Amino acid sequence: MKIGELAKRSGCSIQTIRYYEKEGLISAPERTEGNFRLYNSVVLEKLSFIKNCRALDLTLSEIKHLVSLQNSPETPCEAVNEMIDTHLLVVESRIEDLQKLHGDLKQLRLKCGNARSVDQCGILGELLPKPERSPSGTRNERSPSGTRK
Amino acid sequence: MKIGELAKRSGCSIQTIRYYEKEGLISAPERTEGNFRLYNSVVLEKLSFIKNCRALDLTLSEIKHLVSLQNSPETPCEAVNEMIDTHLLVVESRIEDLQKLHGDLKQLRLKCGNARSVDQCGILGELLPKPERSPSGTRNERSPSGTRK
DNA sequence: TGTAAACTCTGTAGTAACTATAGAGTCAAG
DNA sequence: CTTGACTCTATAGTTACTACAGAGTTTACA
Repeated sequence: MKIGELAKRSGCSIQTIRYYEKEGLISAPERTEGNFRLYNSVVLEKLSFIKNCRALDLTLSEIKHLVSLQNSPETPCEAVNEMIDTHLLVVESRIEDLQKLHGDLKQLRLKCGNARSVDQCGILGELLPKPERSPSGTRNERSPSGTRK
Repeated sequence: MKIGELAKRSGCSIQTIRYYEKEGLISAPERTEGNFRLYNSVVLEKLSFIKNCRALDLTLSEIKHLVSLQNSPETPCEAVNEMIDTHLLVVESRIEDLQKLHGDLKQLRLKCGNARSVDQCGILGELLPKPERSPSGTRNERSPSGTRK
């Protein structure tokens, strides 16, 4: 099948398939005389694997690693487990960050009850640098907050 | 002060300050004879405002919008509130996505108890396309999962 | 047989919010 | 007057794609 059909059957776009090839996630297929890519159904499984991994938000380089592990089936699979564990930690810390963010935003939203003009807006006021306002706020020092994704 | 001192005092990198200028978040300062940027302390407040907004994960274009609202102080501040509300929704849906992801990953991690070889790895097996395996899994259809950030 | 539509090819640019570098110019101190 | 620290602009890189442009190929139909 040509790339258009593969795209439909796999649910990946044509460009994405070509991109995966360029990145070495799938191998370059044969070509027709006219230089069109020609696929067999095996690549459908590969794309499905990639899609499953992407749905778990694994990065392409993580996936590439998994793919290369698959190609040496006798090696121990600890590396796979470690990758998942690491990824779990990343996801957990991202969730924590976002929950803190959510709290801050709700807090902020309470500062303004609408129907004011911008110069009195409680939210904008709160976002300005604090020149010793009432010492009541829950605002803490800035978080350099490295891992935002 | 020159850009180096501003960077230290504001906690933004030199490149970031220049970038904000290019994007119109802060206005272009005067220059010395030798073409060095020359700042007064007002810009410190602007940078602080931007940093506060960024800590809440507002995008630069959202921040730009807020900045422009600040410059017309008499307009009603509804727009500010709406932006925060919208942003809250985005954050909420991102948290939900990540929590689902986290569940899936934990689920997946349980499939492999280590110390196997790759070809028997429960995780890799689970990531492969499913050719009617035991119908026990909690895996559901793929989520196109639009808003991943 | 001609041709138009549909498909595919490569290569490039764009996305967000920066970071990092190259190569050149400016300034202050010794 | 030279060295080092600083600054300037412009460009490329990051991630995982998407969206073209401009050219070539294939298929269907008249």
